[in-house]
Amino acid sequence: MSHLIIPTHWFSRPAAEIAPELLGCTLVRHFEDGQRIRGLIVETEAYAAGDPACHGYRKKTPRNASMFGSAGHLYVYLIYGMYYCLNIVTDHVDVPSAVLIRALALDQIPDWIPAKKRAQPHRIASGPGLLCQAMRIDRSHDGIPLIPQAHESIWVEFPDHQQPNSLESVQTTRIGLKQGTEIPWRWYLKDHRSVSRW
DNA sequence: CTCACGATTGGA
DNA sequence: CCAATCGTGAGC
Repeated sequence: MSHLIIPTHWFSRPAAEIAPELLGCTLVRHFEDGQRIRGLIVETEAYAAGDPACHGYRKKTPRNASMFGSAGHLYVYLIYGMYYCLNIVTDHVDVPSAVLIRALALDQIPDWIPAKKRAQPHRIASGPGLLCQAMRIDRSHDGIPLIPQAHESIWVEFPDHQQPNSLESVQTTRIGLKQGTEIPWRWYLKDHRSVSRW
């Protein structure tokens, strides 16, 4: 077990540089009772300062404050009043920038996933809202650092065995936006079943 | 204080 | 195609 945990300072770079590098890495969710759910990151999107689609484009507010915080911390927000979206803050303090984690390929199906959804294992975390549901991530996790803790926590690990070219990725435009739709800051693993849309 | 809206999703 | 559902923030 030599899972290499990604240190928070690794995220102190532009989001558009980090987003593609996160493909193939593993997001780990650790619970209070010791249970762990792991998910391969298969789809990401970058948001940065000066980008009209970025939540921090206009100014810092209570909702997006963590986006202006330290790299390697989380920015979690509620969308459409019913789903949460998970972002990893990037770049430097006061520079609103983050990578939205859009889909994961889970290593196991959590107990709380309803029977109906178990029929499509690859779809359980294929979308930013579904991903947070599956990993039980909500606003209470906004602002926390990506660091293993004795109590509940979340972190990311590099791939175990780096096999060059084994993970072919695709770069395209982001989804569900009304502004910045032309910016090609979405990446996903080619042909992966858990990608939200292709 | 009011109100339109959203980096989504599931169902008609 | 459309409704669900509600915290947020802009505007009065």
